[in-house]
Amino acid sequence: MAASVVDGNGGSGGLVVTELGHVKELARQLEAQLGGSSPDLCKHLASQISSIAERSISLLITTSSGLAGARKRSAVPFVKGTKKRKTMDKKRHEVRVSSAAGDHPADDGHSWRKYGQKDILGAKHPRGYYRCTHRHSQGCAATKQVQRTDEDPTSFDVVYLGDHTCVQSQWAAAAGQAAADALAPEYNGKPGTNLTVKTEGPTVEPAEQQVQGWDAPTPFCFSSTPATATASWCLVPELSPPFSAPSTSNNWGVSPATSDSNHVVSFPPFEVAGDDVQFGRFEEVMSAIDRADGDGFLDDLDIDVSSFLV
DNA sequence: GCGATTTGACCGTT
DNA sequence: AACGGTCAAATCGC
Repeated sequence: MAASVVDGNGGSGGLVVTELGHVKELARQLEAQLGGSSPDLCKHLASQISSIAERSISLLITTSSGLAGARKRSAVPFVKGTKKRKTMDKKRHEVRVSSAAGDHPADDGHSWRKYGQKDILGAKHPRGYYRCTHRHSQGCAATKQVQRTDEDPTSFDVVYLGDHTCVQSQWAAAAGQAAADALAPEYNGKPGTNLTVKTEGPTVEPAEQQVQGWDAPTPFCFSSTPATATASWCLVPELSPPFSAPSTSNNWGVSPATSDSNHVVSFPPFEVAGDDVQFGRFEEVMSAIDRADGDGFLDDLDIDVSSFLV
């Protein structure tokens, strides 16, 4: 993976500039708030930044021919003819998870059963294959693949495939909706703002933005696993959702109240661990925007877009 | 005994 | 043929 951002996209560059300009401003607000007395505001700002940045990335990808295709090897084979694998039509959602335990990623709230392990070419560590424990009892088709990253032994790339249709997920959905209602009521009904917390429950978006749980086509799907309930949240990027963490947790994008509550779920270009917003390549992006002087700014952005993709 | 894990074999795709 | 994903028998742990 070595694709660099090149603004070969014609008209969308300006829109991306506008979006990243918003990101830049939000980032400055966030920096001003860091260390302050309002962690919730920080989380809110971070969420907005994520949303806008991801929209920009999507713009770049969809308008840059070949980039999306070169992003990953075709681990999920192309559907062709009638012979298709069970996984072919599964949606894919990938996250990187750090675990203090070191030997396994943190609990994501679902119960998984390991059904295989493979050494992957070019990878130092084998990939584990898991499916939902309720696969047979309830026909839940969700699977996940867990692979320790080469760079960081405590980090894992977790790829979720397919929908959770088991009862546990329905329950989680209800918990997630409840958490959504509780966590940010101040945003509901505000003009110009729209918080959408997608769960795996019966309440779904009426339009094509119907997303469910893990496999939602949005970069902001994550799972929360309180001790007594599980929930998967997805934020619809088009809505620039303001977001704050549940009042019961000061974590954003992480699973609170578990034995591995200090693990990190990263949403590139930045990651959040507890109240600490850690800027990695995001700073690079901001710096590039600072250097930007018009349409050609992306030429300065020698950044692997694929590193943002989760 | 039951459920979870391990591991080699098998299958589909490239 | 190589590779990734899944199956299923053997094994393990409670």
